[in-house]
Amino acid sequence: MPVKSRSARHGGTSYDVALLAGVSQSAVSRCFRPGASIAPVTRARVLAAANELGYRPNAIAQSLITRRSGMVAVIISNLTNLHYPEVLAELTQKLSQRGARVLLFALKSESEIDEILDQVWRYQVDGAIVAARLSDDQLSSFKARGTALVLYNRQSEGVAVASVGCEFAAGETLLVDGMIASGCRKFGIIGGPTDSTVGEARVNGALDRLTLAGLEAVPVDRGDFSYQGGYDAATRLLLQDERIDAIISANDTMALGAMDAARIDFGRRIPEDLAIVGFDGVAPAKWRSYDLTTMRQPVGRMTAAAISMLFEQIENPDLGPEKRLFSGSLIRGNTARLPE
Amino acid sequence: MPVKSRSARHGGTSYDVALLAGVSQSAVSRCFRPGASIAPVTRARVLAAANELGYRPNAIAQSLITRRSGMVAVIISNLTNLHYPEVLAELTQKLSQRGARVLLFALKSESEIDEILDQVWRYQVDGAIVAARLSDDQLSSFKARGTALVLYNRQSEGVAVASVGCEFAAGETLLVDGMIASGCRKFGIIGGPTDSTVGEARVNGALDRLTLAGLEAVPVDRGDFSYQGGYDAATRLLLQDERIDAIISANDTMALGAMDAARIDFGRRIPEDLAIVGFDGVAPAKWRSYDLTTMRQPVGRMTAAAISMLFEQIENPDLGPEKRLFSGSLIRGNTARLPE
DNA sequence: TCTGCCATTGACTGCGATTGCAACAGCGGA
DNA sequence: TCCGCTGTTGCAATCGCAGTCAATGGCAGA
Repeated sequence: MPVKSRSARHGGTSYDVALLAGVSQSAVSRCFRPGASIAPVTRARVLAAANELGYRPNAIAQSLITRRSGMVAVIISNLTNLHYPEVLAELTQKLSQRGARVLLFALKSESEIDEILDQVWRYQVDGAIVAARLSDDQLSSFKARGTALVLYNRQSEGVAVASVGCEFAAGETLLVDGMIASGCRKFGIIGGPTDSTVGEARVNGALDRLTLAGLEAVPVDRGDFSYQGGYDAATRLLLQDERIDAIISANDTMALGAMDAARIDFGRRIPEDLAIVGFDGVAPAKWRSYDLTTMRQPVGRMTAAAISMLFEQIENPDLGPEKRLFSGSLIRGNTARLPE
Repeated sequence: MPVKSRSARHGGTSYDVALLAGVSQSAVSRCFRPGASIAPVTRARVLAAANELGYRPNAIAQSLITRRSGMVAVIISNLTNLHYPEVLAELTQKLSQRGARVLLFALKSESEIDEILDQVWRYQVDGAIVAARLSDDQLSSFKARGTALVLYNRQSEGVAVASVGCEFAAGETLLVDGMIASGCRKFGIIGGPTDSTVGEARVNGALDRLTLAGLEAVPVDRGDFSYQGGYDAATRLLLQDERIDAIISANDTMALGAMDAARIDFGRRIPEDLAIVGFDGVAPAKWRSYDLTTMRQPVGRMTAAAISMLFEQIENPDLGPEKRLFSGSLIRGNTARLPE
């Protein structure tokens, strides 16, 4: 019986198993490494012993020697944004299917990023999927350390880095054109914070299209992607110009807030008096009280792409980065009458 | 110059730092261990060298020798339930404040639990916070392995284990009594799946109180805690007995679905014709289109409690488990007219 | 019976850190 | 000048497992 009480309690080490099975520690190791040279008989005896002790290979020790931790850092800026829990759930599911574990970091404010990266380096993660804003220095540090990286719904102009995203321009075009065709003339836009690349891009996508259609001087208000933010922004927009008959929101949650402000506080009928469209395709947008017209991000495909790109990089670190853009799918809700 | 290219690239090991600073590897280690004996001059020189190399102590190697990984497993059954992203965000925030990292596991189905626990053992986490159903065997395995464990909003009758939860009985009493006082007579209940302890408890809490009030034969329908589940359940309830003037839902999301079914499909005015109450206090429940009357779980206090209990166990493994129940706070929305 | 080969196996080293222990330097007091 | 003490420092031994290398055994072919 081994002396070491901690190990003996339950679990134990490969050495304990070896002792019980009457083989060497190497043999135990080989039993758990697929493709290793081990006789079936030995293997059976070792597995029996391992089972009796409840032994599981220590992933920490494995990581140390193989230089593969089997962990992927997932860094998400605001979990409170309804869209991200869905993304996170998908990522976690798919990563675990591919045998990777998720080390989760959720930031309350962007300033925490440096501390978080510090932890990421210490834990020797095999790669990271990041849905948060990184500076060029921070991006470079991934390359310098040889850690695989994929940005999710973010871009980088400065440093070449792999990313997946959702094509907003085409989506905004579709929505804007549809609204114009259905008779909307006076638009308002609810954007995200100015420092949000995603938000800005969507705003610009819409503005470009509106300009192209000859509609200028479109008022832009901003929110923080939250319901209340959209509610307040819509309130300001409608107070400022009551003729507004169409609102384009940078995300669904704000669009829902805008809807409530418009119908409840301003008595607007939607979509008759006011058309509203969002972006994301979150679950509440489909709720009967809202039934929002929006572009749904193909979360399944996007997360799958992010993960496969990440693993490509891990397998082959010298691979150049790739950007993949998916187009959203139009959800014809009842908050904007889009022609077929 | 070190030969090892991988390490030399960036980051490097304590040995590289030692070489550059002209000290022993032990000295480097001591610089990063608070309270270790090291001369200020040496410390400065080492830190300078470490900085130059971008060195960070390898947490994997540290874990191996200190037997503390600094990681806490968070196991959550359904991230799609609106309530859990909030819990997860709070847990992640608070754990990182206490210097722990989150290893996240999200299960799609309960059957995955065993594989997940397998990973949990391998990664030598210091503890686990679990918001999912565990069998007695699974619970015991934590004790056997000496891994700290706190259940979140789950109970265990068989095995003694630490847990935090939200007191539903008092909450349900408050809601039920209020609804009766405001004139409701014909109740319906929307519960969770029968194998959900949380859901069952809430259903029973409500039933008990109704029985006490002399209201019997209360129909119970069930959903899967989703909007659609609540929508469908409410539809069935109202079809089955159109006199129903009060619905108690086991969670908010289903309550919102029920509201939409009632007002849109059945033309019921809420709360005049039909009162509805939920449980959780999720963000959408406060949205103007719903303004749900509900009991809000004190997520902040509950997560704080879970974490402090977890760390207590980690510090002192022989401590007996403790159960902590918090009471929810009543949110007086507009879907049930509760007397003051 | 002897040789050669292949399949297994065990001993051993090292991944990057922590830490007990012994050695050592510097300093004040006698 | 010498002693002893305090505060630093380096050596070396782990932590649990993977993988290299050499040794072993069995078996087929000669």
